[in-house]
This record gives sequence, C-alpha cells and structure tokens, in this order.
Amino acid sequence: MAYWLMKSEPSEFSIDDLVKAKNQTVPWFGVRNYLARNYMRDYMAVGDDVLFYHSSCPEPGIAGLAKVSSTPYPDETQFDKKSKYFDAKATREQPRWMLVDVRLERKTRLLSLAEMRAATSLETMVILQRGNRLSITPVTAAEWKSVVKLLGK
DNA sequence: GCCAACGTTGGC
DNA sequence: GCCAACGTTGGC
Repeated sequence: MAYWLMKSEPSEFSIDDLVKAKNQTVPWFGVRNYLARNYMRDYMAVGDDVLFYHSSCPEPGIAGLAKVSSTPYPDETQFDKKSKYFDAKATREQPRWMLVDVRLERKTRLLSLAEMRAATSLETMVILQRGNRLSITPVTAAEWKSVVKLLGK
C-alpha cells in the first residue's frame, strides 16, 4: 500500500468537481510528464491513498482524500485532436500517456500550503521541497498520518 | 506579472 | 552525449 499526492488546478478540476463526478471517480487525464506518468503506470495500485491537492489558485493546499481505483490504461485525451493534451506522436497501438482512475474518499477542510509548511512533521514532503514541480509525488506513511491528523483538528 | 526551478528540444 | 535555449510550473 502506497500513498501519493496529486495536484489539480481547481479551475480545471476541483475537489467539488470530484464530489459531483459520476461514481465520484475521475480518470486522472492530462499528465504530460514522464516521471508522473511512470508513477501511475508502474507504481500505483488499486486502493493506494491519494491526497488531492489544489494548485495554482488563491488558496493552494490539500482539499480532500481519495483512492486509486483502477489499474493503468491509456489517457484518451492524447488521441483527441481537439484536446490541449493531444499528442501527435501517440498511437492507439503505442500509447504514450497512461493514467489511473481516482475515486473520492472524502472532501476535507483545506489544509493550506502555509499550514503544511508550518508543520514540522511534513517538512520531508516532496511537494514542499524547493523547486519541486511534479504533479504527482509519493508520500510516506508517516506524512500521510500527519496530514490526516492535521485535517482532523 | 515576476521569477526560480526544472523538463524538453534540437543543433552540433 | 552535451548543453544552450526555450517553455512550463506554480507560489507569491
């Protein structure tokens, strides 16, 4: 069992969109970074826990808890010429971008980035390291526990 | 809008 | 394979 943090811009897809989504599940489309893709394709398993993080918005932070709910499969948007995620080099036979489904566990209060930075127990989190930009990062069991504890306050 | 950081591209 | 140029991310 592993833990992950997955970033989403709320103007694109927010925690409230996930609450309203069919089966409260969404294919995590649009990832176009190889390391982030590899995490989904090679390292995620159904049942892994996910921190749903709002980025590039007035109040960045953790907005909910979710779970990986599918095995990896091709991101449809890579084949869609009208999509901004279209990739001309991807084919059905050799898809380049893989994703997993993410299902809501629960919407939480917003654990703000400022609060995360202030928590000593979270200082090892990859997302808080200088220069980190990856949209999907691994989280340790200890970090997960601390986040849940902080959320429960 | 700024800017630091980092990934990707492409010429050589 | 190197590396400069360029584009993107994302907090502020």
